[in-house]
Amino acid sequence: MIELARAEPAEPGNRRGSLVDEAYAALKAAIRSTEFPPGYQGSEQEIAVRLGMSRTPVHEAIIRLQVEGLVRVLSKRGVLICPLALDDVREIYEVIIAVEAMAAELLAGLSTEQRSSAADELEAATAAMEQGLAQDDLAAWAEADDAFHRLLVERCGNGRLLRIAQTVTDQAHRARMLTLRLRSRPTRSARAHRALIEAIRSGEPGEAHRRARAHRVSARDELLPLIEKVGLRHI
Amino acid sequence: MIELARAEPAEPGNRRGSLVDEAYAALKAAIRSTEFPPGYQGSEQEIAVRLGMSRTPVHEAIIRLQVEGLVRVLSKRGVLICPLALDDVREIYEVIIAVEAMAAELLAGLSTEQRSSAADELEAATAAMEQGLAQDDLAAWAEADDAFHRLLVERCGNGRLLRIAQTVTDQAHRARMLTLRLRSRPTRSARAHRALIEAIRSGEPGEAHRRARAHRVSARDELLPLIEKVGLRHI
DNA sequence: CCATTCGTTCTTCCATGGAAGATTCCATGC
DNA sequence: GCATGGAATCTTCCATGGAAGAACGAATGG
Repeated sequence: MIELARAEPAEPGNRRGSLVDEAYAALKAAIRSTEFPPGYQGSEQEIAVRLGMSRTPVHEAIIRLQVEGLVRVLSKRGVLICPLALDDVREIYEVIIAVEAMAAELLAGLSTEQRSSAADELEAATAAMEQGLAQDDLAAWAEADDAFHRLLVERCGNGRLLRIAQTVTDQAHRARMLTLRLRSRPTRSARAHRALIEAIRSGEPGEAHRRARAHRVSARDELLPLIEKVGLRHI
Repeated sequence: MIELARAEPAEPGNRRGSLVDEAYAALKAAIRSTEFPPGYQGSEQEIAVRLGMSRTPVHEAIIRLQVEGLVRVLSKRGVLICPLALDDVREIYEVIIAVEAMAAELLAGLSTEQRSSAADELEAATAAMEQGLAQDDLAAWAEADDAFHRLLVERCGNGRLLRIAQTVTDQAHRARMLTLRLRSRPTRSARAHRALIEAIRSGEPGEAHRRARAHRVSARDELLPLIEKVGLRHI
């Protein structure tokens, strides 16, 4: 692992590709993939040489990541990749429950066209989940499940809610990957998704709220004991 | 307005007072007080000289403020103090509704001691609201109301929820100040607060959720038309 | 053998200078 | 009078150097 992958400026008609953005994306990817494992402590200097840039853009990218809660910078000692304790995962799930329930409610309150269009997209994602499951491709299932939940918040019409959901989802990514192989085959998810889609399609905000909430609550109640059982100090 | 107020390092046993933190606090205060009005566009250089420091810590503070959504930095053109449109206030309220309802629910699910202690604090804040109202001191009322809602999220045991609530509350501060004098005397708030406190004290998460939510929903439904009526392009 | 002190080294923090992009405004041409 | 071109000026963006602080280890004293 000599160097970190830099986002390629593939497009010749280069858009706003600043070094800070590059460093931010590369670091986030490295954290997600556990190339930088939780608890790892490195220096900005080291990251800078790996990315082939100077310390400044790395420093600024790390500020962003710190605000978003992915890393902590320990004064004069380096940057720490935040490990997740069980309580962190619990907190994250509580946020997700609140945010997605609200998003589903808002989505179900939009116009018929918007609801219908969103419901179609959600249905496609759910179908992709089932296909992944049928082929025993858990990675594909997880990706489609992610897409479903991302769509739910993207289409609700509240950008702040979307941003919050993305931030906590990023934090939870490692825990999600860990439990993916530990839990039993997630066959009930598709059913819950379809029930939610129906409430959205027919425009019932209250029912959409309840179903989105119940779906995430049961996910939490299944995953938290699982994480506790494996007894990891942190993820 | 020659210079911005810098947070004084009054305490001689100086804690971790970095220039970045100073700049961050000073800028946030200046934005809240509309010393930097919404839509204002300034340069980091200008802010740096006003604060009596170099450009670097100002630049880094601005990155933090940008992530939190208070400012936007326009490449090579300066930093913009984000104005709030009606839709922004709507978004913010939707977030607050979801977050506070969850916080109230969590709080009502804590141990009897924690609930009781929190309920006492919430009751004190509510009493302060009534006193402010009795003396026609709207500023005092608003401060106590802020304290109530801050306490609610502080005591729920979820740090991420707290951080989210603080971020959106910061964004909404100007709108709140604007509508404070426009709306009718907020006499019903104290009653709603007491109902919520009772649900918390007696440990009813579902009821606490509903009451916290209803309280913020009615606030939104009162304030949004008010803002629309004054017809401000942005706040 | 253990505790303490001091020096070395590594880190972030902050200042500053140069580069490149965006805007403004004035001169020029028609 | 009006559009156009271009220079001057402003801005952020990035690199780099020095300063201060934290951690580590070796030398020293008991």
